[in-house]
Amino acid sequence: MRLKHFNVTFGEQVFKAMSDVSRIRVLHLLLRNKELCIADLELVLDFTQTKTSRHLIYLKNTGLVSFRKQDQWAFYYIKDEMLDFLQQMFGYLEKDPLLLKDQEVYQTLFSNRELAINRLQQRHFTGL
Amino acid sequence: MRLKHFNVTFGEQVFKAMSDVSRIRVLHLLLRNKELCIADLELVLDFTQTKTSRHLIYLKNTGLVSFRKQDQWAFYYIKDEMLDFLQQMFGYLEKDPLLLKDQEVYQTLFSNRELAINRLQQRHFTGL
DNA sequence: TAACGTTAAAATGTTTGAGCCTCATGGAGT
DNA sequence: ACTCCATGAGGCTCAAACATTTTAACGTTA
Repeated sequence: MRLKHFNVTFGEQVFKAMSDVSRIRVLHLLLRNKELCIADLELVLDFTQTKTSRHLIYLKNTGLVSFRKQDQWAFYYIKDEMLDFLQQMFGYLEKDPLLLKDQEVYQTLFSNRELAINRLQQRHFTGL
Repeated sequence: MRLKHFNVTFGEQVFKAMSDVSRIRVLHLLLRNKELCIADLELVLDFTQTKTSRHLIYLKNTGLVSFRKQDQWAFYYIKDEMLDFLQQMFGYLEKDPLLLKDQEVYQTLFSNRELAINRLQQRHFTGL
C-alpha cells in the first residue's frame, strides 16, 4: 500500500512540509525510530513544546504522519504509504551531520531511559 | 558529476523550491525539453512575464537551474548535478494531469513553430 | 472513593514575519 | 521603436514563534 504516484497539489504540500529544517529533523527521527511523542521530540531536538506540537500538527494535516494516543502521550509515526517516498528523500540526506547528531542524542537519551518510550515499556513489563 | 548527498540546509532550499505548483510546472518542462526561455514558458504555462521571470530567478538562486544568453533570449536549463534528483522526484508526478497537459501544450506550440526555439533553429539553418 | 491540589502533556489564540502576485518602470540588445 | 527580461513597491495570504490555556493523569487526605 505504498504511494507510487501523486498529483502536483499533494506534491506541493509534501515538498512544503519538507522545506523546513525543523520538520526535516522531526521526520528523520520518526523514520529511524518508528514513533515518538511530542515530549521526547522536544528533548531530543531541543525545541519548545509549542514549536514541536505545531510542526507535528502540520505534518499530520498534510498527511505525512499520524498518531495514536497511549496513556498520557501522543505517539506520532510516519504513515505507511509515505515510508517509501520519505526513505528515498532521506537517502540524499543520510550523511548530514545535524541529522546524524540528532539520532545520536536520541540513542543516548533512550539508553539512559529518559524518554517516554522507556516509561511505556516499563509499565508493560510490570503488567499495566 | 551527479549529486548523491546534500545537507539539510541545501535540502531545505531544494524542497522549498519545489513547494510551489508554478515552479513544479517550470521544472517539469525544463526536465522534459532541455531548455526554454522566459517568453516560451510564459506562453506554455499562461503566466505573466513577471511571474515567470521571478520563479526562474528563484530557481537559479537555489542552484537548481542555470541559463545561457543567446541572441535576445535567456534559455534556462536544469543544472547537470540536479538532473538525477529531479528525475526521481518527477517520477512520482509523471501521471499528473496538469503536467501532462503542459507538455502537450508545449508540443503543440513547438509543432506550430510558435516558440523562440523554433526561430533559433531557423536562424541556424539559414546560417544566422 | 470522593474531593482537592499539583504536575505533566498537548493544543489553541495572537502577533510578527516571509513568500507570492500584480502593476509599473528600467535596461540591454536588435 | 520593438522585443525580451529584470526589478521596485504595495497588497495579500499563509506560516513560525511567542505566551497562555486546556486536558488529563497522579497523589494525598479524609
